[in-house]
Amino acid sequence: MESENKIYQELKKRLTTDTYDHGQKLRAEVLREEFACSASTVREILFRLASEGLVHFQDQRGFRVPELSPTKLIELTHMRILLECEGAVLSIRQGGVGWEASLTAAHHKLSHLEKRIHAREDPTELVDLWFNSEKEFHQTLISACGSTTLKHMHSLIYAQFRQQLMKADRRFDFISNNIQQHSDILEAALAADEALTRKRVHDHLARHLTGQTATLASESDAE
Amino acid sequence: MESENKIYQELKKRLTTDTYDHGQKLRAEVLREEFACSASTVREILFRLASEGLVHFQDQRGFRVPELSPTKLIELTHMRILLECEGAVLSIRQGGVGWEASLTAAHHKLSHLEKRIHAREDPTELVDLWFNSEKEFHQTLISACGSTTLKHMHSLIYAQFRQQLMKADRRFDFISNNIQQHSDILEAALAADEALTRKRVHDHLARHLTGQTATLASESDAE
DNA sequence: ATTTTTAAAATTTTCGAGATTTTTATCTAA
DNA sequence: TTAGATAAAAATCTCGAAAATTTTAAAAAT
Repeated sequence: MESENKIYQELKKRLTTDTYDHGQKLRAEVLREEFACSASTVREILFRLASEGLVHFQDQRGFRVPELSPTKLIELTHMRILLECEGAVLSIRQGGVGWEASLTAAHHKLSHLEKRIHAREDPTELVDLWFNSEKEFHQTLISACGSTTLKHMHSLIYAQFRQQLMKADRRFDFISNNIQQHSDILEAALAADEALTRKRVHDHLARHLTGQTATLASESDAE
Repeated sequence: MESENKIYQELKKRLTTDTYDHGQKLRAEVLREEFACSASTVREILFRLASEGLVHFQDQRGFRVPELSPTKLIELTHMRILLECEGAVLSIRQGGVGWEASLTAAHHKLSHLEKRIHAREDPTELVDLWFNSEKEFHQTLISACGSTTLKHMHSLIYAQFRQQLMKADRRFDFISNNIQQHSDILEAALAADEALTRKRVHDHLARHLTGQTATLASESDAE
């Protein structure tokens, strides 16, 4: 089971880092051989990933990497906005100095990385690091919300979001213009301005909502 | 796999209907015998239920029915409020006549059942029916939100919520005073009053938030 | 040439037994 | 009596092979 967890982590990483093509078949036999374990073990792990939405399962037809879906990406963005606004506001209320410190720290790391990326011609090597830092920043933002359930839901959504995004935009255009936005979120959060934090988290994520008429219900309320 | 799905449904039903005690061990061998299948099949199903939060898994120590947790129930209630308010408002905007009709229908069924329950001394027999109707009403409320992801998240949360509630309150006190609340939600939704719908959905679910100081972030905004 | 049937190959799913680990029961020492 | 060690029992986990299903390829019929 220790190794099973390792395999799970490795597969999850691959599925959220564009290692496989979308729609690609995940043949149990191939994975079994690669990870040197039994077919049932692979099956278990794939089922687990399937119920997290990172793998598509069809009865008698095995497992596949989910198809690219602009609609899905927009839905996931909506959910992120909903969960992160809620989580951030709760964290502002309950977080205290400890939370402020860790948010500042997470932002500092992210900011440092973003500057390095901006200075480069080809940021490919740093993309992986950036993703982890950006994830950490957003997770820290909601970390003091006091709800394990909310954080768990967010991590499910985030993984799917990342899976979709990695395939949708291989040129990583979404990384640009983030330095200011992340700073703005940090500023509003440290100022304990709930409405402003909501707005900035929303605006930050809304860049993934392009090309769709549907709006988030809470969006128009905020304006 | 057809049978596997049946076993999954049956187990899920049991786990959300107080068939088992909380903390009770779910021995693979026993289930294997009862459902006349192999150990691995049971294992697969239990893993699936575990990643949905309806079963607790521990490495090398098998599967258990989750413990009763007032905190968890409150967290789940928060998530329900968040998701249902959002889903309801989006449905109001995008639902149209078809949605209004099905919501009215769902409310009618629920209302009829609630009146029957109120007239009885011992409502035990009707509790199961009530739960299904109440679930249908709340699912219909968000059904036109346009987001498969939101609906899926909600169904995960709802199942866990129900599992906790069934164990927390075996006398079903929460059923009382619901006739008016459900009608109020229907009224506000049909009137397309977004703010009022939010408030009424919140107030309706907030009865499960007792005994905790933590409030939902969106709560104070609404007042 | 296109469709339908048939057969072969490949893949998925189920299964039960052996290996590993945890739990329970018993015995020994302080 | 309590605490710790040892052994027996019971449970979980891993595995590879058999059974069932789908996919691919070839042959036959329209």
